[in-house]
Amino acid sequence: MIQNIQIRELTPRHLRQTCTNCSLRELCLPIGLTPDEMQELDTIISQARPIKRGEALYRAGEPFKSLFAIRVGFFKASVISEDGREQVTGFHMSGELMGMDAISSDFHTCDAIALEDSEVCELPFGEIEELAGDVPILQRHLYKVMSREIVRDHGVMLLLGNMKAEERLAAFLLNLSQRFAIRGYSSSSFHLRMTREEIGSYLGLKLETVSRTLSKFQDQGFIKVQNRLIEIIDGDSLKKLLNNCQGE
Amino acid sequence: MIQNIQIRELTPRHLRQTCTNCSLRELCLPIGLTPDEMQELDTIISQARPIKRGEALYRAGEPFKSLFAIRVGFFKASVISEDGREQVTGFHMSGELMGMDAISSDFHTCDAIALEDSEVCELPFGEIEELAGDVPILQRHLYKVMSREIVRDHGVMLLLGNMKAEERLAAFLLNLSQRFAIRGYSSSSFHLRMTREEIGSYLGLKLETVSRTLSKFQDQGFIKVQNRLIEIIDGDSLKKLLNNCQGE
DNA sequence: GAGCAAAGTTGATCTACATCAGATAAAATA
DNA sequence: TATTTTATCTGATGTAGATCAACTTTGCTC
Repeated sequence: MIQNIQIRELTPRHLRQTCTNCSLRELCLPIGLTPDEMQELDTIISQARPIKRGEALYRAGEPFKSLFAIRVGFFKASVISEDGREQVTGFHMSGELMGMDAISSDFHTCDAIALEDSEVCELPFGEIEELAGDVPILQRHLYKVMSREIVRDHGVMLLLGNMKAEERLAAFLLNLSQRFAIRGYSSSSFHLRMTREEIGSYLGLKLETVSRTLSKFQDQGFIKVQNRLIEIIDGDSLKKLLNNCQGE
Repeated sequence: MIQNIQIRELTPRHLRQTCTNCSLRELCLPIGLTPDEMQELDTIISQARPIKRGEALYRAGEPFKSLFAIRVGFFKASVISEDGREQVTGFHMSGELMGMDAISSDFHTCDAIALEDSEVCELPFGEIEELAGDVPILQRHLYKVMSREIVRDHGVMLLLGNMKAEERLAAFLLNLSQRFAIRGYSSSSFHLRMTREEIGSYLGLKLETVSRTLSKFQDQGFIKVQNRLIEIIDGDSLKKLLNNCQGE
């Protein structure tokens, strides 16, 4: 159940179609649209826009105009408290939608920073919204995507409120692994795009604890760590950690 | 900024109109609808349904049919992990909408438990959704409410990931205080509907820590605690705690 | 490829909070 | 009202993870 809440950020269905061109239809927009409706979507959605590593897609406080669909790349979203503490609220990869937090106030409430060279498609919210009024499938899809974000956030709360460092790291690695797998990448070997400090911020830990815990997992033979390259050797043991040794 | 993220769960605007009858129009549904549109909403929204203290409005795993608008009362929402750990994901009071997490999967992912005798109006989601297709104001409102929930969740993440016990408690008390104030109740004196354990679960602390910290605030003259009755004596000091003594 | 800045590792120590335990008070129930 | 149950408080002690510090590695930049 922890895994379910934590890991399922994107259902495989959303990526089952191959991505042939710039359009986001194949990525994070709904299936089942008529050709006409797709056409309409295409006229609304901008060409892919490149974002270089380190650049901000948007920043907290900026006026909200569009949602962004990640075509390729990797982003972190974070809120900064008044006194400068950063809380990473999520890591986002291809096929995911960013910026939904901004709808409520018409201003962005997070920073979205590219952690590798990326490409996004811009979805002007006013137009998307209007189209959604005419296309129930699209409307429903938007509700679902936002709801999924809420569920994901609840999972993170559970993690932050209840789990200990090892469990958090295990959940984090398994979540990443699963999300890479969904996208057709290796689930057992992947490259972390973020620093130990950013992982720590997301998981409510200090970077030293992240580092130590990764080392410990390596010593136990669960994973192999080579700087930012992670190889998952024994995923079952990681899962067992999460379940708090339920099985035995 | 911490306060902003934490505290603003409901804008005053939503409650400015007086509540005259059962309908939720005056509470958490949008203003600006035409009489016809209001009429339509009224036919969709059920009569208020009473929920006794301790009863579940819904439980994780149940199929999703409706959102619920709280007319009067107080609820907690919580997720339970496989190994039985409870994470309270929020406390909800009159005028707030519950159940949005369930849209993504068509199943509820939280338990919603009444912490006092309450009344809710049921909003059958299918019908609401359909109406929203015809009534842009309603559609936009639903997006905003869901977005606001995401922003609130990010605030909780910041709290759980970065703040220490005293800061968490201060944020919690100030948040409650503000939400009571918006509803026309005293912001300086209110009754906690939840146990210390439930507060702890929400804030990622053990009940003993909650108890101790409340006692400490009392010793410092910030608040007066009498079992579940809280009196806020020196809100500014609580705010200063939150801001990490920025001002000085 | 030398020099430098940023990221990561590892050890020693500290501390905020958890845990354990016992006492008290409130609330539910008979 | 008496009795059990549940919630709360407070003290003593333990510990996971923070903090501080030194060192190593990686990756830029000129």
